[in-house]
Amino acid sequence: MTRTKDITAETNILNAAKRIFQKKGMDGARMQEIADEAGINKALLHYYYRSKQLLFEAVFKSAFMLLAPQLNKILNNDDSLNDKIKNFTKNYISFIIKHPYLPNFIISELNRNPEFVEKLISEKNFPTIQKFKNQVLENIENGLITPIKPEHLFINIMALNIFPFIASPLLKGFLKIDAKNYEQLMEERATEVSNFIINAIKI
Amino acid sequence: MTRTKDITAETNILNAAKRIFQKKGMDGARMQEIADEAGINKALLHYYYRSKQLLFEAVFKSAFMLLAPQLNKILNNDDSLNDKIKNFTKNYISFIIKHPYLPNFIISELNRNPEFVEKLISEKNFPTIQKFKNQVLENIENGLITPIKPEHLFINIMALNIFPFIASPLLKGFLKIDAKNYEQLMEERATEVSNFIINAIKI
DNA sequence: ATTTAGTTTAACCAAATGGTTAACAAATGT
DNA sequence: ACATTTGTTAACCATTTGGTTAAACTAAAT
Repeated sequence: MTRTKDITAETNILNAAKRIFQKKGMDGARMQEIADEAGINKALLHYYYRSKQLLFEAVFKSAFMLLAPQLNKILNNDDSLNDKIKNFTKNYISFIIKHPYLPNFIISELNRNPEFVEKLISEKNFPTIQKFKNQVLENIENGLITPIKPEHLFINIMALNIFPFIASPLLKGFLKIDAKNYEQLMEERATEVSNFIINAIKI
Repeated sequence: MTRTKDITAETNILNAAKRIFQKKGMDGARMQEIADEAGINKALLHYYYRSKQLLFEAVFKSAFMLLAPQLNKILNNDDSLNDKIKNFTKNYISFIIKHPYLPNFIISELNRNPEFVEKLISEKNFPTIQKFKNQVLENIENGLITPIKPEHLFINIMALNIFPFIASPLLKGFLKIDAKNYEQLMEERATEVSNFIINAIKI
């Protein structure tokens, strides 16, 4: 079965589909465009992935599975809360700089298709925040940080890290800066954001 | 020219188009669907707005102009920095609760079409953050808040306020809570977020 | 060499889609 | 009263789109 080509047609298609879907979304993407991007015939898409919907789901799951394990790993290791915040911020921002379309893709498509999240939850490696929650509550009990619902802290961490990438066209407009300067701002945030968060929950 | 109907056909169409476009995006929306939503014939859409693109642009501009003045007003009034943060957070969150599709719509479509932001900037009432920047710098000089680039503070305020609404399907999944509980969390944030920010920049 | 199974393509198809047309109805002006 | 402009519709059209089919090609198995 295995072709001697360096990459199989199947992953070639998946990669092409990733590029197109992540740029244009499910509705904006065209099967012909994906076929062109993969350098193959349109019928071959349907041979490997029966329909646009299934191809999209494969792409989406693959994209999500790139993000989720990282999130999970950091959330559930044995670092202190401070280190967690620092590592999360540093890792996440540099990861997203490498995959700039990812967060917007995931969030946009999840909004269009909220029930999709159910399918993801049952997947193993779906991030769990239980340990993080306990850690926050412990820190509060021990008087190390100011009282805050762990849920809010979690949302705040995600928001501060992810939002600037999702909203970059808008923020560039508000701040009146070009792509180059914006990118530099994003690099600053790798430390800026964790300082901000740690300050916010300091006693 | 004016029909005696309580609302003109033109605004009726615009409202229907808003609902559909904001839910499904430019690519996902269908002209027939908008016509049905407005209770009129499809050809009438083209009579008032020549094309799908133009109808979409009217909707987008109208949506953006709902948000922008509020942002502008708060950013440029004479309140203290603390009050600004508090007011912004309180007003914005309650505003978004009333228009839940808006932020995601604007951000998604701006990502799909980044050059669109140029057109918006030239529009009057496009938010300017100059006054806010000066205010932040003043506060830092006077030793009232910890040093932070105004750009970062601005991004952080936007992120903490807007992100939870954009990413709600994802966050509901991570937090394992239902829509009702999530909504309650959002209401808490009206005060939670400003406390968080003010704490973060306290000396 | 022939079969067999998997892979790839060109050609095709039905449905959907944005947009147009021509006729009709309702106001409006004279 | 009548003509003219404005508003509205049903029917239509060209193109695009996701998907199918049947045939051709490839490489291993017999």
